Amino acid sequence: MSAEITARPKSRAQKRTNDPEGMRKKVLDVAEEAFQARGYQASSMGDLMATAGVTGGALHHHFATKKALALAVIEERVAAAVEETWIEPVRMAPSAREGVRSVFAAVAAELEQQGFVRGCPLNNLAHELSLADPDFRIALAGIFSGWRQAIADKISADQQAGRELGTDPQRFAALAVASYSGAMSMAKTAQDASVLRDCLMALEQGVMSSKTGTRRRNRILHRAL
Amino acid sequence: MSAEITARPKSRAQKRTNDPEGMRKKVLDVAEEAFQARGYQASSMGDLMATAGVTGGALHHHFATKKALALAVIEERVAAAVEETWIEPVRMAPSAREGVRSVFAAVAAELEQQGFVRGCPLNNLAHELSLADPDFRIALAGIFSGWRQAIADKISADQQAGRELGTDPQRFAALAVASYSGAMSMAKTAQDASVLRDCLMALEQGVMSSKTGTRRRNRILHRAL
DNA sequence: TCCAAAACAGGACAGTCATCCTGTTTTACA
DNA sequence: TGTAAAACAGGATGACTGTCCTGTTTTGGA
Repeated sequence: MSAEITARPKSRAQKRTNDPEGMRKKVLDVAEEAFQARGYQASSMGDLMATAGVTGGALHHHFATKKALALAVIEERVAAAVEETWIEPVRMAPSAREGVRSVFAAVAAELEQQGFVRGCPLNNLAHELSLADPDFRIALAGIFSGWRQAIADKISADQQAGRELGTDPQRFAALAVASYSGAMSMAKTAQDASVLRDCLMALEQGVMSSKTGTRRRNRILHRAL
Repeated sequence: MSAEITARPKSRAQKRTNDPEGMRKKVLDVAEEAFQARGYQASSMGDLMATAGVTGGALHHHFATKKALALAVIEERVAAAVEETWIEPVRMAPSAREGVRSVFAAVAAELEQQGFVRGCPLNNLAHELSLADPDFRIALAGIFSGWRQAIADKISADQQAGRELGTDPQRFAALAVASYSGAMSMAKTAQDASVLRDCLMALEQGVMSSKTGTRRRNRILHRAL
């Protein structure tokens, strides 16, 4: 399928690859997929080379070490994935609350239809690499931080419109990201996305909040949500 | 320090080890520590042997493969850790809500005083091994399940005492475990336990629950919690 | 057209890994 | 005390792994 990319063209008119930076992009594609599916340590450079159809010399030219490759995956791909699936949808949502709700629901629906759970790319790499290397840790921590900040900013925006006046932005964001990450961990381990829905519903009901008034309050809220 | 254990005794009266199953226990100790600190793949059998002061033959005698060793760590150590730090405290707590709150607070306090965060043992191994091997995955999923069930059972017990009538046990448990796991992931990545406190406070305020009534309700609740 | 630099090919290399094997010692039991 | 089985010692082994090195090809600018 990708033979025309790896094949060597003979004529001057045709370039070696049909798009610039194509080799680097292909390696990043394969590495992103492999690190996500098997993890960093379990993905050998040999496997990556074979899957990407790239020689050792080419790979080493673009990424001097395996660590450099992983750093590029984190900064260019994982950060973009968080941006795409979380930050941008929350920014576009009518409110922070509705944004979080809709992302939870969208991810749950996606996982249910595709049948198996690979987990959150950021969370997966964060667990494996945070303690292994400071550079990895800092890069990953920055993405987590930006993720939470985007949600907190949305709460602040809501507050300037007179809503969410009793909500602490940082704490709301921390709980949203933590419950999502944790739910994905369990979903990955159980290979079952239903825990995501459980978490979302518990979040909507404000389970930890009240001793007695929960049920009555929710009748009203279910219209709003 | 442990020389008297690994040293070979010469007399009949003295045993090779001063307690039965000592060698196996020591290997499990070292493996548990190493898997927690560096992960499964990053921990080589050679390192484990050296740290435990055990030869290859001895290790292989008790654990035929590295996988068997990891399975034993999961079933004997990780499960026990979850039991000790979560299940038992929740069972003993005056209510599910208070149990969850106190475990969160206790872990946060412990992390803050010891200065760095290694993460949740269950969560760490779950991320690395869930997709790698079905046997690992099933063992880990069982621990997660028992953890949630213990919290759900406590909610059910509260309900039989007339409390928590508006709370769904499964959903409450899912959110408690998910937010804890996710908060630990972030704390590990950021090497900062403060996100745990943020999550706990957001949980106590029921951040996701209400549009307008949050602040007023919390004034009342702060006495109860 | 020419040439220096970048991009890539392809194998070599030293090191590490998990596992296994053959002996030797200790234990449990009769 | 005698003996079979368990517990351990300690190295051998073959299969990777990540990295690097020397050529060759392609490219962009003069």
